[in-house]
Amino acid sequence: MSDRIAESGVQGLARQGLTGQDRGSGTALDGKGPLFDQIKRAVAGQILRGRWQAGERLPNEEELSSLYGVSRQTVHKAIALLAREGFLVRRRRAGTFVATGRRDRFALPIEDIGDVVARDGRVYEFRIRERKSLRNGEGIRWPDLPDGAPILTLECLHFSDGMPIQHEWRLVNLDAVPEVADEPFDSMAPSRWLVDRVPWSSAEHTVRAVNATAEMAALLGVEPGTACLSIRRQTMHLSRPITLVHFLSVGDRFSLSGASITDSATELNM
Amino acid sequence: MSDRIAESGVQGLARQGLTGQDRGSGTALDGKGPLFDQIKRAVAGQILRGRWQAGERLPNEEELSSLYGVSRQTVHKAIALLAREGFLVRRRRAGTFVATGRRDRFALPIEDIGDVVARDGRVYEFRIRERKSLRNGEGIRWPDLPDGAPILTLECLHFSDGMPIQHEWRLVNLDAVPEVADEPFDSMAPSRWLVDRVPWSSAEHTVRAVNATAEMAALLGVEPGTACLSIRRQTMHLSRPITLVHFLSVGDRFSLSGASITDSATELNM
DNA sequence: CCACCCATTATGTACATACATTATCGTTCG
DNA sequence: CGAACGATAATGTATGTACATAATGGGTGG
Repeated sequence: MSDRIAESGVQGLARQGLTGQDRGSGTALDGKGPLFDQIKRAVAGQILRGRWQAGERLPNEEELSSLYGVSRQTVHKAIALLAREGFLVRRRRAGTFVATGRRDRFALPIEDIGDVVARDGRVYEFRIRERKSLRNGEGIRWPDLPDGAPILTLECLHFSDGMPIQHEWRLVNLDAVPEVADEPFDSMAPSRWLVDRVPWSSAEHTVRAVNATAEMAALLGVEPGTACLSIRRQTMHLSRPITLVHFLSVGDRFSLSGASITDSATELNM
Repeated sequence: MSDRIAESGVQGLARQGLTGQDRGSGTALDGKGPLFDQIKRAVAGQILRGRWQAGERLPNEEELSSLYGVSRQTVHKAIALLAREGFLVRRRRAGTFVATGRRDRFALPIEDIGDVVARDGRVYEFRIRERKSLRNGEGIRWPDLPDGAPILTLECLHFSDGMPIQHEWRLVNLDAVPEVADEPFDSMAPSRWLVDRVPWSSAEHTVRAVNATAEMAALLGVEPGTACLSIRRQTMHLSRPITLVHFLSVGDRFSLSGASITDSATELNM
């Protein structure tokens, strides 16, 4: 504690000269960034290096606090964050344990196709092929919406340097987004318009591989049967469906990529 | 502040009778769960309902603090968490703003194929087709590994009720995981073995759609050209490659699905 | 008038304190 | 001996206080 006071008034960076040793135990804090981040790195490091094995119990907050020479609150913050990120499991009275069997998830960014194309330095265009207003159940049924609810359907093609790369088929819940009825979509693609305008709170996705039908193949300018990535996404707001969209992209012109999520290690520059 | 004292000693649940009104302003806190969660819900609610628009500036911590009748620290915790989840953007001196253009990511679970099959109530089996030890650059090149590094290659098929559903082609860095050389994999599939045994800290993924080659089609028991989902994943630990794996699954027997990530709204039961 | 500088403001971090909550573990009682 | 119970140890939450950090926006001097 007392050694803390010596450097009180020094927060965040500029703690250069002060590495672990100055905090009592000699357990390595690197002196970079906020204290709680240093603790996170130190603890995550012990785990990643196998020093603390999966399932093993960590010292309690008091002990860590004196081990690293910081207050219990600071340790608590660091450990609570690691727990939130899935590295640790905490149980009152029982203690803190290294998480076992980390089932990972990976994150795929949902990017606007226009952004992707533009980032590749290509010219993006889109064309609305069809636009219809109808009621749910009339020819089309959107399962999560009651029959008779007004729906706008949009069919759209996306181009990169003039080459078709993605087909989009979309349903929009007109009860939830009435303004869409007056939007011509002559300069802005529906997906972009919706992202910018309509708040949403959750979404579900399904990714599959399918062979292009003759019709789709013709639209996308490929041989029938070409493998395509099919992405279905339903977006909701306050548990009300907003839009249901089906993207079809030619396999060798489009891919999804991403990194693991709770990537504390990356975050922590390890 | 003073109204807080009236109920000091009451934390977490059991705050039934005390709704917003008791905290001064009448801005709705629902009295359920920790105070900072209530604040999170209240603020996220305002945003989702469009009461606070995208890009708009929120009241500062002091104001929110008196608005909700809690301390600045509690407000800070709630707001900081919402910012961490991507709902808000904070800038010192400038203030707190509702995040604009929320780029969503969605989470795909990385499940062991065996678990998936078992959950469907089917019988899971796998078969190792080939296993070789070689050095990087001899016939195969793993770009992220230096030439000459020892590699174990595994080729493997996964079955559901006797039907082939996934082909796996894997490279393992023997420098990083030497024990794998002695593992026969006669009861446990390589993926499972690795997950259970080897710590890892990050991973990269790419998902594509491809047409089955004649060879793959034969192995998977489908027509050549059938659309397949191709997943490439490289797992690292402390910035050292551990394993590089390539899964190929028949399109209509396998799909990926998941929900959006920063789903504060779901978390918050909205 | 523009560039620079500095006061101000809002967020960020750290520590101390106090009490709540929860589940484990040991003890006691039937 | 087993079930119930209560002390206890661990994490969780809330508040007060203090100061750090960053950047805005206005004022000042050239």
